[in-house]
Amino acid sequence: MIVEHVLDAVADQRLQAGTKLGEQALSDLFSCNRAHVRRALATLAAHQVVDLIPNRGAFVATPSEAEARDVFQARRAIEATIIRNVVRNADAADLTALRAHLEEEDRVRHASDRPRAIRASRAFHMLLGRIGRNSVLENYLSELTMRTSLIIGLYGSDRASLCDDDEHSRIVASIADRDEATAQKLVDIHLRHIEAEIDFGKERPRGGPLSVLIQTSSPE
Amino acid sequence: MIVEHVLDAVADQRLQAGTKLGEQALSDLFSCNRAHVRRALATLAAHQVVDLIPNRGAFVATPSEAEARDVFQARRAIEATIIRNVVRNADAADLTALRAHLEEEDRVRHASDRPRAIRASRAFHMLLGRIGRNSVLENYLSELTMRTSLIIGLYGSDRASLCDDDEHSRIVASIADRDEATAQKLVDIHLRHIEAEIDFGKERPRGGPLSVLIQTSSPE
DNA sequence: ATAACATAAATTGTTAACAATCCAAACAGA
DNA sequence: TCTGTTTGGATTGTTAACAATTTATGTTAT
Repeated sequence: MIVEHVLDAVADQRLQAGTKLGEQALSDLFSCNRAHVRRALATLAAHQVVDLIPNRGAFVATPSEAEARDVFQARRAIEATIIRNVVRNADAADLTALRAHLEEEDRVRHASDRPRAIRASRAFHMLLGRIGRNSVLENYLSELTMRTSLIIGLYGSDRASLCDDDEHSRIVASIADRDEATAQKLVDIHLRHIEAEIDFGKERPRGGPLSVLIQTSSPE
Repeated sequence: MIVEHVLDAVADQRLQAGTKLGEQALSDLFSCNRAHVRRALATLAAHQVVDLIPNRGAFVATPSEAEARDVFQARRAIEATIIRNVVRNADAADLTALRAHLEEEDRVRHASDRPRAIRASRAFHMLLGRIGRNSVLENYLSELTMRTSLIIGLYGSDRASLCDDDEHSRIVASIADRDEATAQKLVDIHLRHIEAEIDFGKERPRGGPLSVLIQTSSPE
């Protein structure tokens, strides 16, 4: 449960890379004992979203450039198979959900609500992951989108933060057409576009407050 | 360090699926306190190789049939990209290492040393993962081969336990030829062969001793 | 003999206290 | 003013003890 809150905060780019996750601070925030915090940090470390430095504590991971490239390549590998599954498995309800999501993205974009736009962008990919119906790939995608959030927060330009809505809608169209080859190609290009927006030259300041953990996180 | 020992034992099929990992037992085996054991179990659970049941303890995971199919599909997705990287990146030293490994596999097979054969089979795939030079994919492959070991231990027939050496050698040949398409196809077929050897009908007995954790594990 | 139940042992969960390490601020000397 | 040292506070690491739950044992009744 602590884990979920931290993961959400990282995914939404509320928690910045490099932020220290003190045991005391966390156990205060979630009003629990340190043992729980330590277990949560261990699983977060296993998922590579926090670094555990002996005698120093836990910090939100700061992916290197090399690691970032590996993450993007892994996403292309995994989402290629996921989109194939989606094209094959998607039923009417799934398509309805996808179109509903596109509308939500459109709405949020026009409201220029940046935090919620980030959340919606990620949610699109996770929705594909769910429709793909492979829990292993879905879990990996969850990890990789999380790490992508960290990477964009570290090196991304402002516009890079969110996916291009139009690309998303074209992907949905190809799914509806059952056009496997096009869908795969569109996803691949989409991911390369996201990666291209990143500039490893200017590294942003890292480390921030962790009061964001209990933020209302803009539900719905 | 505890984690590594458990992972090794699972990969070598010494630790059977369903085996209970008692905290006391582990802290005795590794002569450490329970806090360390609990942290190790948390990370193992994050990697899906143990199930953590509240108030009951930790057990080596027993993958279901559906999960097994997901694992194999994920392996095909990931190893397809890995082998592509290998064909592109492999230098002379890498090819030498691959050929040396093939000889080792051959040697072990003729000695009919089953435990070491299992270890060598997995080592081949992990060697490809290393040569691929994508640490994210390498880590995922490590997880997936681990879970494959559990699956084969649960549902596999006797011969299914190890990869076909000939398929391995043909893969190496295609790498040496820089024949990307052939290499990818061979790996895909190879993984499908492994999956085909599995019979989900007869589930093996699960749960076993955990004295195997400190076994000499046949070094070299 | 089997089933249900009560009791005892073992295991996991939780908490607190103490030790070791690291970090920051104050301080002395050049 | 800058460098190096010392000291105090805070944080992580470790251990032990206690509570809660489950599992095993053994008894009794049908």
